[in-house]
Amino acid sequence: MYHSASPEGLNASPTASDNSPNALHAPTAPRLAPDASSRSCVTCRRRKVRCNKRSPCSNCIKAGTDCIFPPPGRAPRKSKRPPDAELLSRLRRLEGVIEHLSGKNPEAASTSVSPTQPPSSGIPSVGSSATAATSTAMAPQPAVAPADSKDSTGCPFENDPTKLNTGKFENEFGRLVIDEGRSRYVSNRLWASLGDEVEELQDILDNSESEEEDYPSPESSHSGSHDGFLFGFYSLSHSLREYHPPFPKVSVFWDIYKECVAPLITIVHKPTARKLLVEAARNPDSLDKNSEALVFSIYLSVIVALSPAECLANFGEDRTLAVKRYRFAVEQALAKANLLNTQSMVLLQAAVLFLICIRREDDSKFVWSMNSIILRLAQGLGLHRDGTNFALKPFETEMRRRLWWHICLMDTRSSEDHGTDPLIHDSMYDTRLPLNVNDDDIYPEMTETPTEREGCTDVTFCLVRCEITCALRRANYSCPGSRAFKMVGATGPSIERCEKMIQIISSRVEERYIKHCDMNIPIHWASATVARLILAKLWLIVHHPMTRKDRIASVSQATRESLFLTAIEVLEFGRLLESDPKTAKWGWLFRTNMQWHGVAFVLSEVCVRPICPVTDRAWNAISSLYSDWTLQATHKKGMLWRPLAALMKRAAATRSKQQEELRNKFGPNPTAYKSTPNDFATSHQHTLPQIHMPTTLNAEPDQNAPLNPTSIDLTKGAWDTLQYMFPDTNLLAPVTLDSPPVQDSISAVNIPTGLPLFNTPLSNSFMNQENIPETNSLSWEEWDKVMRDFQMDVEREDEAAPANGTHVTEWFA
DNA sequence: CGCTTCGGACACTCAACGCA
DNA sequence: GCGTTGAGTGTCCGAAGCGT
Repeated sequence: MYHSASPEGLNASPTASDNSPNALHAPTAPRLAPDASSRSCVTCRRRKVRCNKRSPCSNCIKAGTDCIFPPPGRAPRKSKRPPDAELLSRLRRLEGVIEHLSGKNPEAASTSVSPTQPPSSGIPSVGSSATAATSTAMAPQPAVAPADSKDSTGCPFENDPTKLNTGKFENEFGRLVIDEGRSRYVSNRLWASLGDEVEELQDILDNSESEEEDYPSPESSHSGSHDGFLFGFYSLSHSLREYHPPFPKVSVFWDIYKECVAPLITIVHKPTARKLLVEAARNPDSLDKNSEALVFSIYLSVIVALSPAECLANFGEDRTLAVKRYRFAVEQALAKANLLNTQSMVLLQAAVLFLICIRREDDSKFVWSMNSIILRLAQGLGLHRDGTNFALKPFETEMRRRLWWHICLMDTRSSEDHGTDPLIHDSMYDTRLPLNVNDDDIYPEMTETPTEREGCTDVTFCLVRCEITCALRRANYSCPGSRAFKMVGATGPSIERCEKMIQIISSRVEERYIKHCDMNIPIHWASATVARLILAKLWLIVHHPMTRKDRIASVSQATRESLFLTAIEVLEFGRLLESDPKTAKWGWLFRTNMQWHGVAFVLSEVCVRPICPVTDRAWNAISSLYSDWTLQATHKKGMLWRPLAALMKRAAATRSKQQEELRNKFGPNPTAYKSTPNDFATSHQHTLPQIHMPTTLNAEPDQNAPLNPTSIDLTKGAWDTLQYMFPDTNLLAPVTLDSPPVQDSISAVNIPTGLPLFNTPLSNSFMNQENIPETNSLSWEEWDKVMRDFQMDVEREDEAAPANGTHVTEWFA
């Protein structure tokens, strides 16, 4: 699976002069490939044809393909050593134990070695040799795992391996075996019940893995690394030394990482990452394979975070080429470290950081597919189980949480890109949210759980995303239109119920995070804005008339107006996050979060509303976003891109027609109508997007009654203009995509007096609602239970009802 | 007819082995 | 330590197949 992106110049030393952007782009005659004496290019080799070994070679020129030369040197030979007889005998013995325990073959069992018998070979078992913290915990149950399994079950295992294999717990608990940065989780009851033998098996696998790691044979039962298949068939064994940046540049990488990546992505503990980079700068050869992959991921994240000009200024290198080179290096490092079979958290950190970065740069389908592999690996490491269940050290517990939640975020994002349901759902994990602490508050040797800080910390941005994205997943699953509901044949919960859930989440986020944010501090403002944006998106998902066929006709005017304004602000603030000079350094991540819902809703409204200041504002927002997107090939690969492009075309045509009509009615320069200036960026730098929530928790406004002014945020001038332009027209009547507005058929509504935008903190609109529980003081466990109970109630309520929902991605069908 | 695929011959390389 | 050997790896010829 090559990615066609050619890491041009990779075959040469990165420091070689001909690796400069100019040299690479020079349209000169093909030059002899740097290692022409020995290697054919990758394409010629695959095709088994003669390669003239020029770069690019004649065959590649003719075929119009990228010409990539492999690094010099041959792949190491694979050993044909016979399988280890000792290993086979121990495996056979284990098979006997299994049969014995499953009661199928008592006879075989009688000849097998007792599970508790010490290993007879010289190979030490994990349990006996490692000082590892090995423990057990309750296996994931369909319902919520107890908040603290250790307490609720009386599990006494505090790093005491001698207690591991005793008592009734063996049939109830999964097992986590940890050793030197590696971990392996076994949830299957039979395997978990094998006690020491599990550890012995682990040991066997480890040993066999290490033996075959470098020399996999085709005849082997697990023939070593297949990562070459995943990342390209380069010489996996070849040293990546030459891809490390020169010594003085490493500190530049670190500075940029601290500034542009670490505030957003907290997978890696900063002090630990710093040590790693220092080591990489001093002696790249001293890094183990897992650390090397992580170091390259960090380098890649830095390059991805930079603009082309910044990349050139800091590293004297063309950004596109640098991304290709470091992507190549990361992929090779992941493959070398045997990602598909890894039990290393460091390697998984490297892989997740890599995918988060590459999601912006390349085909998101790659990330989407890789996400499932990452999830499997994470389950293998037991990341879906909270570390407290296994009495892990506080530091390790915390880092495992961070990694797991970043995987959750990535799952939600990439599944949204492709219109699929997320892989991860609530019943799969009991890993708690990371603690709200700074990186300096935690260190590997600590024995006491750190106290959570109030207010913003290094992980606040991440926490905000996790909290709401988790809710988004739950809402998307349980809200009207969810595919899940359609599949189980249910109608989904009522709008009221969804509203209530959103309000609970909103009030929690507002109280725990947003209210502590200082809007003059960029990362605080970004955290608060992102929080509101995701909440607004959640609100749109719940209320969007197109997510539910039966609501198209029933949505109230007030709701529709509020949704429209909310959607516009989602787009405006989304763009502001990317373009504001203070937050532009994080734009690399913000840009990956496409506001599909907002865009779809605004476009559909622009298609059916007449020209007015509000639609002008919407059009400004959408045009600005759209022009950015068309410049970024990445965005076009999302599944929703094509229908959105079609909708955009339709909206543009509608607007053009409306402008023509306007000119016919008022002349070429109508004084009565002026487009609102697009000064959004300068006027909203330190404000937050407001969600204009029409609530059905209270009485739904009567469609014929005057609109509640507080639910409509239009300036008085805008309404006056509207009224002037279309004196005998109701602009806000319900309309559908398939039925363009017929002005004569619409009855009049009262025009509310205007209110300034952004005048009310989000929380105010919730905190006065009845029946909203006070959630801010809840512990994570209590809060988690509230949310899970909510979803279970919803599912029970709607179990028998027929499906009539429509998934969000079916809007455009 | 042009292009791609792929079996297989051949050259090169190196780990394993025997020997002094 | 050195020479030999067998097998793994890389190159690419040429036949066969496919698409236009």
